[in-house]
Amino acid sequence: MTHIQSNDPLAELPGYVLRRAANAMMGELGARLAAIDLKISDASVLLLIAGRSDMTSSEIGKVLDIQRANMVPLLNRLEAAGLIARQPLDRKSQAIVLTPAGQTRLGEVQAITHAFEADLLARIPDADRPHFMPALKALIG
Amino acid sequence: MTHIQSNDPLAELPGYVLRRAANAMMGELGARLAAIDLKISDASVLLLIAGRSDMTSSEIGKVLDIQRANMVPLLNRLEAAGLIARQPLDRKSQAIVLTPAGQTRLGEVQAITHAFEADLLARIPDADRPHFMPALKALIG
DNA sequence: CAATTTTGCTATAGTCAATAGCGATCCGGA
DNA sequence: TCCGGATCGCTATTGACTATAGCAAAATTG
Repeated sequence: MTHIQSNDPLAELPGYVLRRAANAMMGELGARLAAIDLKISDASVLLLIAGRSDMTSSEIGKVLDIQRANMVPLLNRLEAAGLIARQPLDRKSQAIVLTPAGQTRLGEVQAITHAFEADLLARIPDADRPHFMPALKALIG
Repeated sequence: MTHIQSNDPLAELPGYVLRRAANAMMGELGARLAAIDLKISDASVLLLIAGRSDMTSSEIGKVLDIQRANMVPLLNRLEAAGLIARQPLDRKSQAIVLTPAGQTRLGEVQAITHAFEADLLARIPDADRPHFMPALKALIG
């Protein structure tokens, strides 16, 4: 349980609080996704390639900010679990697509993700909620 | 360079954006602190024990959310760098205090941290800025 | 067609956090 | 006072995750 103490002089530093909030939320999401045997990065891939059949490993990595080399064990794991398949696009590239089992699992991911995002937003006071996403987006890129 | 793509369906998920924002900001802070040979957790400890001489390793860990076991190499590193010292409180506990060199380094940490926090907040649109800390704090604990 | 870039991958190393366990010490209640 | 539980600092190990370098093959570009 993460709990900032009142005597913590770092509790007023935005960067520090940002890190703590992200850690707390990702811990929570990870715990929920563990119920369907997926890691956060696994779920991200499933959500990303949903309804598409043209995304290569490198493209997924670019979007999700995961390096080419680190995509390999990730996709191997998803393939071994029967959730994705590799479809040759040409002699060099291959598309990553959902298998039927992957489609099913994607449904569970969407349910968990949707509930999680709703719970996350619900914790934010009404007055602050509309400003949450714009503020975070301004910090990226 | 982190850069959410327009075709990224995850870009509207608060949890995902929160993680990306925290990663981007911590990467930036880590790079700035590397200039004075400190990691983020090192700097956090220095900021926390500033002006105090009664905090034990376990207490620091509780406040910063670092486990006892993981405090050891962290404090060893700071001690080897001559920035902190261990002062016995009784035969079991010891206070972690700044050395004179640690005081000096703390000044640099404060300068870097202050500039970083200012730059971070400056990136957030005026209208959203007052809502940033309250929203994040609501997610912790 | 030559040069460069891209793709998917191997192999490796480093960082970081989590777990379990240990001896010593401290503290609170009977 | 003494016993039992809690706490302290630490060791050792493990697992996740990330970063780097390099490679062969194929695609792309000029």
